[in-house]
Amino acid sequence: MLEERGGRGVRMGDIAESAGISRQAVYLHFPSRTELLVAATRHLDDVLDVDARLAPSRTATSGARRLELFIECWGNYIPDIYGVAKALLLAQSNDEAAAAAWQDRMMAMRDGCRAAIEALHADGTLAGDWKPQTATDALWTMLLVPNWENLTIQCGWSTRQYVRWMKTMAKRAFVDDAG
Amino acid sequence: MLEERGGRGVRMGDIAESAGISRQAVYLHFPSRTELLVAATRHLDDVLDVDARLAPSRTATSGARRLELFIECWGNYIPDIYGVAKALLLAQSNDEAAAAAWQDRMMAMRDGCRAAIEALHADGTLAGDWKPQTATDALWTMLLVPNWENLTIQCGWSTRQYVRWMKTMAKRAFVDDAG
DNA sequence: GGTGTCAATTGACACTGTGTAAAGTTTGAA
DNA sequence: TTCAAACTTTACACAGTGTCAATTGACACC
Repeated sequence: MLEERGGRGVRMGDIAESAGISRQAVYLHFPSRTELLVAATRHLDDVLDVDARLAPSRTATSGARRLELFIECWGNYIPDIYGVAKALLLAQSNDEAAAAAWQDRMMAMRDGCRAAIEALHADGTLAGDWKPQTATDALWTMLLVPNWENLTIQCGWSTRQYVRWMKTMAKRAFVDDAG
Repeated sequence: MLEERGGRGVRMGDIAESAGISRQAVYLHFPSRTELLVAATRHLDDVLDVDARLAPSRTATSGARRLELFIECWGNYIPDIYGVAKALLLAQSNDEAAAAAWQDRMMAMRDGCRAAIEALHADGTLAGDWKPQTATDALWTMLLVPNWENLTIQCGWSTRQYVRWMKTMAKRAFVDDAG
């Protein structure tokens, strides 16, 4: 439902109805809407097997390749989780816990960014005057969901276009030309 | 208030109280919370004199310079409007009209992006295989508020650092090296 | 067959925040 | 003196989340 409706306007009652149980019964399984959303993201991670998807990136031979593969993985992952992600993002306005949950999730993604940047750093191919931490900040920000949202949903780019652009930008920004 | 509290948790009652009138009286001036927020952004635009700020960019001699000046202007503008912008952004979850208002505002910003890209295009210095429209999409996305938010509020970058990075990235992405 | 337990149901209700409605008060100007 | 505008108070509708209590049906175990 979240996917269909872009994460908007899905109420506890709707979820209950679509599950064929009463609204109250949902609360027997999840203490709050936010917790339900968090559980949904965890479930999605499980079903989509994030770890397996990230494996190629982790085993890449060079930092540059690792960066590329990470972006590809993440870029193809966003469309699959967008509905739930957006719902969590929207819930932030009312619910402090939702903000924390989203924050948490984004920090996990940041770890992937840091790993890629560290790999470049280890190779000695981290461009220019970047410090690993600042570069991580920058890569992390580039890959944030709202950017994907704007390019695809708003501008009509395909995920393929999105991934290609992000790769190009990231290489130009972070990978030393000499490397 | 919006600025102080990062656009969060400012209710109609709070606004009324801080204005020294009753909550109902606020509705004598603004039909809805969203309209109030929109009016606030318009007022801010007025007070901050956006047009004057943008003048240097508009009169730039080269496309590259125009791009640079536009980014500088926008980058220094975001901190000033962040509170109201964030409030409008958060209101989107409940209110369709807020989403439209925000959309509207972002489209206006997009015009600035397009103008800068067109200037590059006219100079013949628009890099690589960019088409003006796609380049506009990309620049527009880079400059979106959530990116500023993440880099400054989340990562602790100064606005100066933000502007510097955005300029560098935009030049590398959009300006032909030969130019 | 009786007992306990578990999942779920129904119905009612509290709470928050927005927005509406109506009747009364203050203030200032013609 | 009268009128209108700005504002006040009080009350209420509405949506959506979350809580609570009493009840039902199914199943397992002895």
